[in-house]
Amino acid sequence: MSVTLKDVAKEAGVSPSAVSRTYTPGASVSDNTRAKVEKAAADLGYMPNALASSLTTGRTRLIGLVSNNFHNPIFLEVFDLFTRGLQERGLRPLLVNLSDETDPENSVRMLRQYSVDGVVVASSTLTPAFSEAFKEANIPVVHSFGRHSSTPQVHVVGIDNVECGKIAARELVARGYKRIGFMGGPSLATSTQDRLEGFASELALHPQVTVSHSFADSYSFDAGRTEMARLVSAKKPAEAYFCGDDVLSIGALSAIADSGLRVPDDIGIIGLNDMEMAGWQNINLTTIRQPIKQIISSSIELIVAMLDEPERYPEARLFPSEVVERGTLKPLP
Amino acid sequence: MSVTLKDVAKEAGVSPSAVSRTYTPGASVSDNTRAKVEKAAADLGYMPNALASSLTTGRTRLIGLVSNNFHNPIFLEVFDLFTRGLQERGLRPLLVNLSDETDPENSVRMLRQYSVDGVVVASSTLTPAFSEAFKEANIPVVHSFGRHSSTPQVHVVGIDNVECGKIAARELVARGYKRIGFMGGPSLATSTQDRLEGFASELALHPQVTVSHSFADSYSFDAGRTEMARLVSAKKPAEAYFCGDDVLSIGALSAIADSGLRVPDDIGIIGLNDMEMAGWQNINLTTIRQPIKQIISSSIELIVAMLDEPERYPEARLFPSEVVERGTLKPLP
DNA sequence: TTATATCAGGCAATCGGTTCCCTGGAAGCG
DNA sequence: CGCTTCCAGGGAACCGATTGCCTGATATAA
Repeated sequence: MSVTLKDVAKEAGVSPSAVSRTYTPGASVSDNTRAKVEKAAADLGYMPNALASSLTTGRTRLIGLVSNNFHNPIFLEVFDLFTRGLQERGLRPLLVNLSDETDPENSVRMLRQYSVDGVVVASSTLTPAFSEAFKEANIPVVHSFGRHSSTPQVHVVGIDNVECGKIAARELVARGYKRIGFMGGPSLATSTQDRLEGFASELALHPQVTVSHSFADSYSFDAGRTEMARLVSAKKPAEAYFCGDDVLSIGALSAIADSGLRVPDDIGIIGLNDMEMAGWQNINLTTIRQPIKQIISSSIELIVAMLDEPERYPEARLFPSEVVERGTLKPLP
Repeated sequence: MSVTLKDVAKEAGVSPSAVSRTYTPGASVSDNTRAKVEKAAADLGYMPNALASSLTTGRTRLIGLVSNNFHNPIFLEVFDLFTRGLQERGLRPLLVNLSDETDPENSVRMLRQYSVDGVVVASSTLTPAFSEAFKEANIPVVHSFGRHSSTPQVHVVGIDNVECGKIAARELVARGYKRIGFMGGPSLATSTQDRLEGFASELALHPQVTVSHSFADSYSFDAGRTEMARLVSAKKPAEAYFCGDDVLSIGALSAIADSGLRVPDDIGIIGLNDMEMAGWQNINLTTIRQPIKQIISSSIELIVAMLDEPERYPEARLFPSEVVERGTLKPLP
């Protein structure tokens, strides 16, 4: 079938070991032998079989990239950055779509069967149990966009969602809004819970402000639209909303437009993520930037570090977020 | 380290062959032996190593999923559908991001080293040479969203871009537009070329209509915005444009809004793809639907078929497209 | 010139499974 | 009851590579 190491050895007139060493960085091979091997390899079109070598080396350079978020456009950026970053380091992403899964078992089993060297769980809606399942199976794991915890069981890289809630609250208060709402993502998502917590705790410092909150079913346009439609048709919507995500915010903007209200004159909106689309002129969403580049490159750094040091002590890496002002909040007084 | 087949054999008091046969569908094992093996496997937490078995079976169940399009939100849907479809069949997508690559060599080499059973190239902007490179390396390949050709070298699944151009032309003519423009994607993309060809050939049948055309640098919001800004600032923009892609159309809409013109009163736009966002109320784009579900499930069917029949004669599978009317063209007279 | 250190490279075991070949026992048949 | 047929399951070779061990050759030092 395909050309193997033995074929090359025969062609070059050397032992299989010599051929193997030629392709093993740091092994001792004479220039002469190396030249013969390389010539033979080139003539035959030889290429080492990565899977066969993984059998003895115990390394596959395969990394499981696990996510359940295939409807939020920001995740296209996430996949782009992850795949490029991993590729640059000679690692190969094995993509796992968890959309219908509720139970980590299957994916853990599958990724174990393929002997992945590590796993990146990229999701803000998966529970810690998910990433911990990989840890229990002795697979190095990093949870990107995961919940910050003071006692993380696995590496977590992301933003401080509690702090984001506070930032949003401060921003809305500074602009003079008095009736303020929180429109979160799924109420079970830890990211949503944390943001609400920060948001509420900050607003508690401002007794003159009244707060309400509700949740959308998922981080999606439709969910945001539906929920905001419900809110504006109620007797007294808030003057401004902090929405748990940009795509949710865009859905909300759509519902507001349909209801005949105007943004930011009648209702203000601040989102979270700063996805590419938020900057599109026909959307122009004021939002809180989540530094996804940093989150992802840090995640990759961590998973690479764990390849050599699997027992590395788990840490949480948090990156600061900042407000990106566009056109969906009324200007500062 | 991890539990191997031998450990299970020892534990169950049978030979390694018996264990292997237990996990090989169709092999002959007595109920008694099978039970012993399964008990031992469960006790030890055994799980066959997929990579080791691939060494003898010659099958990895790994499928390369190759794309260079990580900026068009429609591709998130594409990845979603591909990963789910492949997973359902027990296949594993190895994702390859070709964004910076211009030369197929690297990816072919890498995917060969990992002994993928097949490759799906999902892109409308990659040249046929790209997918043919896999074929030459004897890897089954399907080019999704590729160019239709009457003599395909590899399997191609997609839409008939020439026909799409005609559909767009007919739609614009039917609505009474007289000065019509084509704003394509990258001029080198075969999809763009074919759409223009169909568009121009259809309009040639209508001598009363004048046609112009230009190209955006890529299939992206910014490219569409930049190109449309240029067009509307020229002395006489067309009355309606067929844009090569939805995301390009949305960029164009943004530029039109900035210029103070109104859609569809001053300028009409028809896109192509019908991505989720096109239906969002604040975008509401009239477009031509590309049936991506069908394209993807058909692509998967084909690649699965090639697993058993690698020399299968290459075919082109084309799916019909249809206009989805929303709000960016003036109504039919 | 001889003794010692160094290193290239061959041999063979091994990684975790699969599968061909073969044997012994049970079942089927006349 | 004796003979053929069938099948379960063990032994061993093999898939494509890596690597520890050992030997022989070369370089260095004394």
